[in-house]
Amino acid sequence: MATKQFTGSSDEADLRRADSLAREIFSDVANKWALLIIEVLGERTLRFSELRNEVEGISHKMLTQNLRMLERNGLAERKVYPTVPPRVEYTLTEPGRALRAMVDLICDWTHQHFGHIEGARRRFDA
Amino acid sequence: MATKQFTGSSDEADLRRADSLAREIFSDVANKWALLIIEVLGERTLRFSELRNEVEGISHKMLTQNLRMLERNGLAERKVYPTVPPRVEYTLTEPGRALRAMVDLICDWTHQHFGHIEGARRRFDA
DNA sequence: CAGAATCCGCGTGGATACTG
DNA sequence: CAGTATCCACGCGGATTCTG
Repeated sequence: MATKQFTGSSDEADLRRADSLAREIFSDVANKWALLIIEVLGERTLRFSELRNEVEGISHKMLTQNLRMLERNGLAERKVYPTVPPRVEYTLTEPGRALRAMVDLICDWTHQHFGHIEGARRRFDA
Repeated sequence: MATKQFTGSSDEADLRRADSLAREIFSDVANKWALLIIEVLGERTLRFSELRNEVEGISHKMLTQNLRMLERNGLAERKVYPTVPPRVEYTLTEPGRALRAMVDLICDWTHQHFGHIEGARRRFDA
């Protein structure tokens, strides 16, 4: 990381802005529901109601809320078909898919270290 | 993996158990503070008070709470030195470090898609 | 210094009802 | 079917206090 010294103060300000934005994005994205949605959205396009079924245990409200957030950050795309009844489909954008690759890695990680974690828990809970 | 089910579908039951545990781990780990702690813990060993300083904005309570969680899941190790005043050090375990690699990736991702996200936000907020 | 415990406000998130 | 709005309980998480 290029850490410019006190020379150009505008660079410094930019870095601070970038940093704070980064933390913001991180807070948005580093939450259970968002990651689960991204995971099930996968490569496919899904409707609202399908997502609701796939993301086990999510409430109507949390789903819309997180979908808005993903849309706002350009991670998912919302496509409305003006039919009746309405049909709305969600797809991951390229950045969304890139992020999903990492969620996949975390899932893999979970399964790889399963035994370790289960053991650690048993030991700790005693 | 004991719990044999007399129906013969013990594998199925095991899978369900594994799945629910996986979701549990995921919920534990997929939260802002936990990931930030893992990130700053990095390869180094840090004391409680050092962590408190490094993890910008975390409260005393959240720090202990998350550290307990990490310890319970065997992602961080807690080492107490019986001196006075007490000295407690935290280190990532191997699974913890593996997870950290992914958090790093997410950080990279954040910076890579910075522009895209900022633009998407501006567009959305209009 | 590390952390357990208590108090408590505020926001998260669920349930429900209503619109297009 | 998708989405917004309202109500409200409960639990998160901050501040503070007290030990070893």
